[in-house]
Amino acid sequence: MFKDVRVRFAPSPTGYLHIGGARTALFNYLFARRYNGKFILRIEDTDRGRSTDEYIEAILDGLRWLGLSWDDGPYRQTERSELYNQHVRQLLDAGMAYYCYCSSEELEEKRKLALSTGRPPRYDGTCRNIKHPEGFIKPTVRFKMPLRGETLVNDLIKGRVVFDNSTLDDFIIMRSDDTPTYNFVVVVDDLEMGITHIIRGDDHLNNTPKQIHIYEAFGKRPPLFAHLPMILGADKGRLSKRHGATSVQSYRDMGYLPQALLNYLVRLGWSSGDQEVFSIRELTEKFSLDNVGKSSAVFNPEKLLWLNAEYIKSASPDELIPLVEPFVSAQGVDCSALDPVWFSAAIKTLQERCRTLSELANSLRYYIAQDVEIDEKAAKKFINEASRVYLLAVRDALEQLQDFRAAEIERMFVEMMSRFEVQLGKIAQPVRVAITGNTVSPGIFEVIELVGKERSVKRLDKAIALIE
RNA sequence: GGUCCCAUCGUCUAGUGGCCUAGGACGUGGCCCUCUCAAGGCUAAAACACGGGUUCGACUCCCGUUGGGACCA
Repeated sequence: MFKDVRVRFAPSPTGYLHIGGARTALFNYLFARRYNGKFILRIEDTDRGRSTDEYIEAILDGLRWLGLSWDDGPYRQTERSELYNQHVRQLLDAGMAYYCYCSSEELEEKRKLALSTGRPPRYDGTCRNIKHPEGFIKPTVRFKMPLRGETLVNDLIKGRVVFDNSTLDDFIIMRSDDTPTYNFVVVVDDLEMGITHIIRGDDHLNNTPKQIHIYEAFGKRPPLFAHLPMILGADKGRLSKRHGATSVQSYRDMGYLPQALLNYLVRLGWSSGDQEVFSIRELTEKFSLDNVGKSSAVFNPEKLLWLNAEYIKSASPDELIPLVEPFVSAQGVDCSALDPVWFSAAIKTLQERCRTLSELANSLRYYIAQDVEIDEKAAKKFINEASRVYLLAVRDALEQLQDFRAAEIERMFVEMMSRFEVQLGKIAQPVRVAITGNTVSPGIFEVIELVGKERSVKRLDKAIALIE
């Protein structure tokens, strides 16, 4: 359908890679993969005041973590200023742009006047109409917009959007300090890089007619546009820190899997029937701009959490090992010496009980640590005179047990149930508290097997000692 | 203020004039399973913003209202 597709993601490094940016990058990435095109990364760092190298690194880092690999770049606008200057000169020479000597004070005055008389604050074209404008101040360069007519944006998502040219004014393309402005620079870059489809947030839709005229001024056909709906916070306002974590790295740090985050993000705006879970591979086959919705979406952390749990559940324990290790280490527990087969078995018991890697690491503690600290409330309820007899019996039975495996441990418990004539819960809960320190854990038989005879007996002893 | 965009359960969405008694998912409630907690299974409540048209027939097309959002300052 589309040939020689070239798309780009062009973040400005004035902050970390956030949720909205990541989704824009994802849609560009998927579009490129789907049509065998190229995905280009460009850093829009012309705002020197707010751009930092640290943020650039953070954005690259975020994209790498998500697996959104780019085919070309990263390009940096600050390294391309000569290119922009050339293009400004070209428009000046062709008479499609002009120097403007209006001072910012004059402009401000006019703006206020317009506002007070109820007219839109547009540049009035003073310098456009003067043959050889002069002034004592360093001029800006303005682009000559058509005075009448309409500009049509044929958006791949929004459809036909019409702008009346009389509402557009001669905007500045080069400031008096010789720095080019956003609407000009994007066009030069997109042109220069041969971008065929511009997929970006719909906060740029209003900039599009201006940009289209710049393309035309250069005698070029504009690329195709696709404006993605915004992602909003729970109060339908712009997604911000008030709504909780917004940066990609913070989700990484909370123990989310990149696949889960991507899967969540792609469903914000895009859908394919009733399907909810998609692998990246599947997405690169199914993704299409045709199924992208027009309306903005509210970011819902609950659903992301559910998806993450789905991914943890369906992962193989072995792939989870390297992912969870940093979270375990962060708790001050060394896991470098662990037997991988054992580790994998331990993870397997927890997969369906954890929604994030950090939860997983947390639950892993009673497996890995030498000792456990018994929760006070749990101890009060389950480690007492009433349960003492069971704890002692289980302790001795475990010590005697030759074949220390879950199936054997279970048999021992079943025997004990009939010996004491009680339900399993009566015995299992106190043992669970003694061994894991809490009332919640995977099946007690497998937990005991994984903790092992020595540590199990020791923990039971410690719990029994607590009763006195 | 001007311009532009948007409008289906609380949230993400399916739906492209009859398949809709509006489907799925998250979340919420109930039940089942059960050694705890999960997972799983079943189940319930929950939406077409409003008003006009067009049409034999509108969630679906058109217009307006309202509400939200974005951009320009």
